[in-house]
Amino acid sequence: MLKISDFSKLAQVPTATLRYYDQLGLLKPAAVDKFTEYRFYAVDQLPRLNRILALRDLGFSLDQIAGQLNGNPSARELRDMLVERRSGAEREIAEAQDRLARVEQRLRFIEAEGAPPQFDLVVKAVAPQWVVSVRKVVPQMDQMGDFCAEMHATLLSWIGTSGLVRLGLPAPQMLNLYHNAEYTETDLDVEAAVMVARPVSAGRVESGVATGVGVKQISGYDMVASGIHRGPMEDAPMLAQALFAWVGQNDYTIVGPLRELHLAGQGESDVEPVEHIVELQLPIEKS
Amino acid sequence: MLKISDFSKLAQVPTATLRYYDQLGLLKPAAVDKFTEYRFYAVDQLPRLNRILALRDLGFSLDQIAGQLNGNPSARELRDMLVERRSGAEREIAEAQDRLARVEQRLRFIEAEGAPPQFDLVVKAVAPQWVVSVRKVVPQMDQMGDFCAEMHATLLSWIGTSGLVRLGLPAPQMLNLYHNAEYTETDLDVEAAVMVARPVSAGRVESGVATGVGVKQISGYDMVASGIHRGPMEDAPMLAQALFAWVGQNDYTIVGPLRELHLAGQGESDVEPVEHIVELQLPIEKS
DNA sequence: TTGCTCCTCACGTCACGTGAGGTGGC
DNA sequence: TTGCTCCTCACGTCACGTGAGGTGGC
Repeated sequence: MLKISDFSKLAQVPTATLRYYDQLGLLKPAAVDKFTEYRFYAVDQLPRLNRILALRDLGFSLDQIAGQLNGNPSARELRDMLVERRSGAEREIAEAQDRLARVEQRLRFIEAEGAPPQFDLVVKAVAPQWVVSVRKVVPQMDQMGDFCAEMHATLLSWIGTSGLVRLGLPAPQMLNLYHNAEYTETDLDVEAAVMVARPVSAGRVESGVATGVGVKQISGYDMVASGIHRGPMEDAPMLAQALFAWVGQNDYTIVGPLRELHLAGQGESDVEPVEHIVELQLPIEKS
Repeated sequence: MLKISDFSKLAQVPTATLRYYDQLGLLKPAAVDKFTEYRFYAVDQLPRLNRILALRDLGFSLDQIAGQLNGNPSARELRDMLVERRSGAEREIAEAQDRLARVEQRLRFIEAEGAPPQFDLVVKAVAPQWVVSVRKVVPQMDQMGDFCAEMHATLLSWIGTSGLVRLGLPAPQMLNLYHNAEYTETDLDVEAAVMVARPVSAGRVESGVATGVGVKQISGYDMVASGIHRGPMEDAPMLAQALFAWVGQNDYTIVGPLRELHLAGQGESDVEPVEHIVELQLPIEKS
């Protein structure tokens, strides 16, 4: 019979761990002194402890280990548990590798530019959304403001007569979709949209054929790369470029049009440089 | 100003997380109602939240993130933090890959044999140890018992006249070292040893030249692969084979002699099949 | 009045590590 | 008497998730 410290040294396991395993019922001491409550372990408890440690090193939880030790499962059940554990381990590796890739990319950025990236890009999901939209090709980037103002006015007047209900925050009221397959500064195929509640009866919705205005549902995505831009709209393309660069470097594939959500500051005063807050979202998938 | 649920939807972050970040001081709401204590967030808090999420996805702790947000560190400091984070991420990947390799090995074993491995092997460290030892070559495995008994008797009588102090448990009293480079069943180059306390004055220790007996310190190891065998000594070689197979399959290199520690049952009754408990340790290094 | 949303505790998670405060055996 | 080893709580870790119990605005 060994005192806890001796058993601890023999097995190279901290006494706190032995007490914890006792408490969980994973490994009860062979004997406990009635008066002092000292724990005493037998040498032949080492195999059980070793099994616990071996299973722990495979990544099983102590709960699962208790199940395996007490339930003595069949070879088939053991195999199934190991197969499941393998998927878990594979997922953990993939996650760790993704994290490392992001760290290395940020490191390369900071060593190349001497400063951290201006935009923090995150990945999230977006839900499908009903919109009223109109689509046009804008020849030059600097005409974007005028085109958007015009399309916006068209949409608002159309909605006014349609009986549709506009949405406010948290859903941003306006968004633009850029249908060009990649980043460009000419011939921008842009669809301006205003969010509306789902039409009560889909049959009653008619599209404004004359003006090209229509109501539709735009799709949701499991993953969009998202970034926030603050400042004048003229600087928003920098964020767009950052997004395209990021998805390229992180081995993603673009699976939908760039989405530009106006979160704040879309005033009509296009003379003074208003502080806009826009979110750009680029739908992606893992390559 | 957005209610917490709206801000939560906009950023795709649970309200519990927003409240937690408020509590930590990571992201305070732009305003808090004096009476109801409702939190209100501004759209322009999104960039800060995105930075928090981006750093979190790199694997930084919230503590470290708070430091980066409040201390606004230099590019050099950021680089250093990222370099450290990179080593951390690399270590996590290596650990996850090791775990996966162990799971896959156990899976292969169970699919080949139809049962889990008989021995649970663990990796631990062993400390250096003073011993009195004697070394002989045993021609055949089945002569091992006799040779060991003889060497053991030699050692005990030698110690009796030397004034050295034997150790008891938790350090096992007896151990054998097998100096053959790999597993074999003939010409076993075995060194039998009895553990003793460190000699008081090293100068006074003389070795028994006539019998080949000597006192020495055997080295410790950072890593030994260890397994426990219970039963008659004749079956111990099965564990030895399992150990050699295991270190081979796990890409380790053997860096010292196999050590056989007698933990219990080394009685003199070699007629009846006593239940022995022995630990075999194989010193290893990562290849 | 009824939902709905918000609030503040408080506890649980996982596998221990770390004292605090106390006791038994040499 | 002094160390040493053991004991039992109890709390901390990390980043939240999940009720419980209560309140304000429609």
